[in-house]
Amino acid sequence: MERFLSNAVNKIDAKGRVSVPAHFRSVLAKRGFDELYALRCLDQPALDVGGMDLLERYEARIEAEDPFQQTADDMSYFIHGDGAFLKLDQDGRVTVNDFIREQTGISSEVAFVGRGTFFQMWEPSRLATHARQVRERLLRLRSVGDSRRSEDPE
Amino acid sequence: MERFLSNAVNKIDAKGRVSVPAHFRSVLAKRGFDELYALRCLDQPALDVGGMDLLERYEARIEAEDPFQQTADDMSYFIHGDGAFLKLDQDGRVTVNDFIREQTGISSEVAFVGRGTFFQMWEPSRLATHARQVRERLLRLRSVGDSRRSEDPE
DNA sequence: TTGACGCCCATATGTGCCCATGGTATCCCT
DNA sequence: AGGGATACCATGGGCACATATGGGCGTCAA
Repeated sequence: MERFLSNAVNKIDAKGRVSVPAHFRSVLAKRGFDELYALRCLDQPALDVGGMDLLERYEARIEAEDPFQQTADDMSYFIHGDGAFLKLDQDGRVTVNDFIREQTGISSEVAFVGRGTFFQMWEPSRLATHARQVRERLLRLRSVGDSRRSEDPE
Repeated sequence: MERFLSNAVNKIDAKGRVSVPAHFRSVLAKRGFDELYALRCLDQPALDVGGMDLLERYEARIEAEDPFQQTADDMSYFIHGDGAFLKLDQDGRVTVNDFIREQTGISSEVAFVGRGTFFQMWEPSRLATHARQVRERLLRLRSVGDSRRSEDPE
């Protein structure tokens, strides 16, 4: 099975375009998607990006809610109103619009991060910070789960 | 399937017209609608707008009610008496009339917000406030559902 | 007559489509 | 094994069309 994996940093050109890594594009192509769906991360300055399957998964989630409750409305707003389609041009680039810049803080470079069924877009230095924090958390988790090794991180 | 998705802010011109985003128009065209149906949001300063299917969906909802109950009468009033048709001109614009202004507080700019099967019209700054509140609520929802992360936001 | 509205056209900016270039990794042939 | 050819990819830029916006003009009704 094809996954979104590894990461890469690409430059935004004078027209505000950036190449989506070829490997990510081939994953999308293999799944039959020529359009991208992007939505905000709620708690991080990043965007989750994937094919239409990503959108459909969220929509299925909304279906499960009572449509007369506020939660369903909130979810729909977040998924539909606060999401975006990113069109790939023929060379596999997307334009970095204000929506992306505002959410991520991206200005001149974009870090693409594979996440299995989707990928993320980050401002490179913020990603570096995030990566550090993730590793720290995992390390803590490990020392809690296995006290023998707590003094001995590899 | 084509959805109303993402959002955009367009200007109202001197004649009180505003362009409906091209993407939204193409969704309407693909569904075969050349006229728009708008109704008030009950709990928000916004309008729900869509094709005739939106009206039909509400009408079907009324059909399901007992016609002797007040609810059916209220619903019918709300949908028929308190709704409006918006005509698209040849360039894909609608005129922002008093009904719209009074309901939304719109004066010089309109925020169009995709909501899947329909879209909304908002006064941009009110939308911004709304968006903030939605994200807050969803974030709370999430930390309730996943307590492991609740103590560890970045 | 005046104002609202529909129809038409003009224009600047944005966006997509196309092709070119340079760098890099891979492959092939000798 | 070495060296050149080749394929792929990120990047840059030209060009045409779509879109948002502004404005003119005629029509119809109050």
